[in-house]
Amino acid sequence: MSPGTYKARGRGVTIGHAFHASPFGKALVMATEAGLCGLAFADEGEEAAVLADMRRRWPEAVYVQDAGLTASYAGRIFDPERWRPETPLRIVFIGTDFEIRVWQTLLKIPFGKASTYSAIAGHLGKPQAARAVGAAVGRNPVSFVVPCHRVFGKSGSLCGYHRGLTRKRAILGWEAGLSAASARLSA
DNA sequence: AAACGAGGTTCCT
DNA sequence: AGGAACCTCGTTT
Repeated sequence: MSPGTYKARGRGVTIGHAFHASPFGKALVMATEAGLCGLAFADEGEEAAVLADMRRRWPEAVYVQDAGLTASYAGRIFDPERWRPETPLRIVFIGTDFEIRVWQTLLKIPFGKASTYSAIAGHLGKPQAARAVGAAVGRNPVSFVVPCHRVFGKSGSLCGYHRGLTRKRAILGWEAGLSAASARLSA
């Protein structure tokens, strides 16, 4: 285990979580006192399974229900009016070194743009690691905020999405609608 | 169009 | 240590 790995499993971390409404169904928001660390979507009735899935990622963390902590994150994340560069969302990545590098690369993909698994691998200096990148992107704990939905296969195919492509398409459609709206505003 | 192997990293046994 | 799983890719049937 590398030095960061014990942390990757969540040891010593306390995570507050709660479900909030979102444009894509119920959103499970997770945060430490240092910032947002997890975001996942759940269809009706799926909530318990989604929470269990997230808890599996950090098996050694302590979990508490804490809607007071997560509510303000939920309010900001889904309100594009409040996406201000001068007050960036605080995000805490809990993962291995490689995963965190991949997620930070993802964060740099601008709104409305797309990238590919192999491009990210090349960016990390490991051009042949596209598959490893795919695996790391798949483990992205902060879906939507870390734009894993803007990553495509090299051939342009959507490839996959953690538990189904439907949500990926929904998010991409929402972003497309949003950029069309802002284009109208600035015209 | 589908099947295959190489490929990097992580997780489980 | 070994093997399987992954949101891949390029080549081969």
